Amino acid sequence: MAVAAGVSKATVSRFLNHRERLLSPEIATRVETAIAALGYSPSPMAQALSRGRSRLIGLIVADITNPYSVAVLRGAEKACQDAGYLVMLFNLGNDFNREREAIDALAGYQVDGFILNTLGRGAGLVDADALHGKPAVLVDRRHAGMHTDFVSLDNRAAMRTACQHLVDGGYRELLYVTEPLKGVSSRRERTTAFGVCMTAHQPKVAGKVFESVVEEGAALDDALLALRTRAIGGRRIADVDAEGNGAAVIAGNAVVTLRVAQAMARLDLQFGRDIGFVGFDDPDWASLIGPGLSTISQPTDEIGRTAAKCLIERLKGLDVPPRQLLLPGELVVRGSSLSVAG
Amino acid sequence: MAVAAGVSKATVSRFLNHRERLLSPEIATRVETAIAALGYSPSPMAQALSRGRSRLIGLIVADITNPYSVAVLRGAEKACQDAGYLVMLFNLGNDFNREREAIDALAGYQVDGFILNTLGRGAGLVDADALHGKPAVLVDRRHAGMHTDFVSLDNRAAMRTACQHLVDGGYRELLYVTEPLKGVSSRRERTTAFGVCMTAHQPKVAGKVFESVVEEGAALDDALLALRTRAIGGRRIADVDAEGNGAAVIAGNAVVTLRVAQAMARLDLQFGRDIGFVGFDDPDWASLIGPGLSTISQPTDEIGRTAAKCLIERLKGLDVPPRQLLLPGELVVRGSSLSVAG
DNA sequence: TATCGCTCTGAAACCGGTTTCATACAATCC
DNA sequence: GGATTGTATGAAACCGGTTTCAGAGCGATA
Repeated sequence: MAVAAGVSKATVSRFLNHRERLLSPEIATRVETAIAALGYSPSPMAQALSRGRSRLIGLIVADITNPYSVAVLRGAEKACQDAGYLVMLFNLGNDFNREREAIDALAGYQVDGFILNTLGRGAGLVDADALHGKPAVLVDRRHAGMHTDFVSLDNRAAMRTACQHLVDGGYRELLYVTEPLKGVSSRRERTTAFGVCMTAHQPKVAGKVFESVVEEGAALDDALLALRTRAIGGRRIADVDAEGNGAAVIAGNAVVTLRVAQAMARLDLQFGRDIGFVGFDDPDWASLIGPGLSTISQPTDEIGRTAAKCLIERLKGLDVPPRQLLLPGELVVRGSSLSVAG
Repeated sequence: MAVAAGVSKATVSRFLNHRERLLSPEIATRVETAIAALGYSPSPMAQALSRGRSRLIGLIVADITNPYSVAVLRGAEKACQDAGYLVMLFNLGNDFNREREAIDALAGYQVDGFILNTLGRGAGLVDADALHGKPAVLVDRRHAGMHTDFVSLDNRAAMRTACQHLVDGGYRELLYVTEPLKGVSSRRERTTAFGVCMTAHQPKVAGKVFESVVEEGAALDDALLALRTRAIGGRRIADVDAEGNGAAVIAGNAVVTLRVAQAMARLDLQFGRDIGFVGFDDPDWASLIGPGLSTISQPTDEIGRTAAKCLIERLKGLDVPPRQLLLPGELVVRGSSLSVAG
């Protein structure tokens, strides 16, 4: 390249980076035409090597099977691309022990920063200095003792909205179904928030929490039946409904929603009619199950975009204390949470 | 690093690459302990620069919103990681014009090869030499005039299975609903295969094709109503059922399945009872819609793994003519396609 | 006219490795 | 015992850039 323009490679580099500010017009045009003629573009690898920066962002997700992760990933990837960054993806496949490995691998490629949607626990623990001094932003899941920006749904407010909606609808026996907490901060926060809401509504409303494991569908079935029994006791449904004493489930995320829906089908129960329902996450099939499932829709795309934006600000030198960005969810009312009295 | 062990960096490099074959035991251990002490690991960037190979694989998807792409991505990513490769992801967001840009960007990072799930058409056309001489494997979508390995569902066989299943069940009026063909090879292939099947079953069975556009839900409603009218004419349903003259829809992918399900809900029609159904792709919510949706399940994970495997074989020097790997789908029978007569 | 200072450019060092080439030393051969 | 072969290692070139340093050319100043 340098040869083609009859200049030194330093000059080409100057042309690329400082534009014409340092170059005489004559040389600048010579380089410019040579670049155009050769269709030349500089090697990001070489640039990364010498600059120490790569315009690469490392994105680590706990489980790419999770639609939530994908939705966030999508928003983040778009924002990164818009800002001229490329995303390197590392999927943990729920193998927490590889978290450290993932970080190191990406750091090897000189990624400028990390977006993490991971557990932050276990053998692969990521502490601050594991990040090789690079900035990071956490999405959806906090890590204990890691002081970085954090972007997520406002879980407390969302849970409050869900509970209030169900209580307003006349539901008095609530069951919160979640995946096993396992130290995942978002699950913990939602569960805690559920407890707080239940306390606030005492004694009118009673709430229980059920941790659902994939393999044990029967346990979930039992939990739903028990819930229903608590609500209607031995009485006739019509009486109960008139009293406004319905049973309702809140699902902690789309995976749980799916499991609950499967259980309902097994038990031949119907959403809305037999058990009220609101679920976190708003998958596109929610409107098609039974009378339509009410949901708390997360602004996933915006969460991803915001995370990327935060990180890129840091990369540009922004130096402020770690920020917490809690984005509001939106209650989408469908048939599954119709008022009991109505 | 080299200094720490008191040797030249050439020696360190030899230790890393050729292990001890070239080194005296004494020096080898010296390097080894130094490496352990420093926690040293070589920079993949620098290696990529000098070797010309990066152990990076570029994965370009047309639309990461599509669950199919994600499922494939997941399989591919896993296989790559297992083989010691890292994946760089580029999402086109359905902006076909960026295809070329994506390739160039990834090539800049010296990716060793590409996995493409893209259109291969339009301004961003990717022809063979756009790949910078690197091997590629196409997934699900062929590109005209690109001679590379190709991995996908066996669309013809899958369509034959779907049609046969419906015909066996007594369905006589079939409607194939697909996204607009737009030159996407998999859509074209499925549509063609549908036509072939219909011809084979003539005159007993009649088939039509409907290209469904997102914005025009009403048109889909009309198509479904018309389908039903053709099947039962002016007669009573009981008579028709006895004749085994049902109407059925085949959906070209999960997105279409969703649209059809929404239309059915709007029209207050039920799968199975009013219109039979089989859909390509087997999303996890398929069993929850109405009586359960029958589907053709794609081995997405295996498709991804196979694609990665093909590519990595090429990277290892395998030199054979372009291969086509068509993987079989699996018919999952649920309530939506129960026999009309039964 | 000699000096200063400014602008522009090339040479060279560097990023962190790989690979070729050259050399030092030991072992083998006649 | 000197030539030959082989082995183990360092020096240096290279990958493709960035950045520092030094010098060339030129106008302004004294």
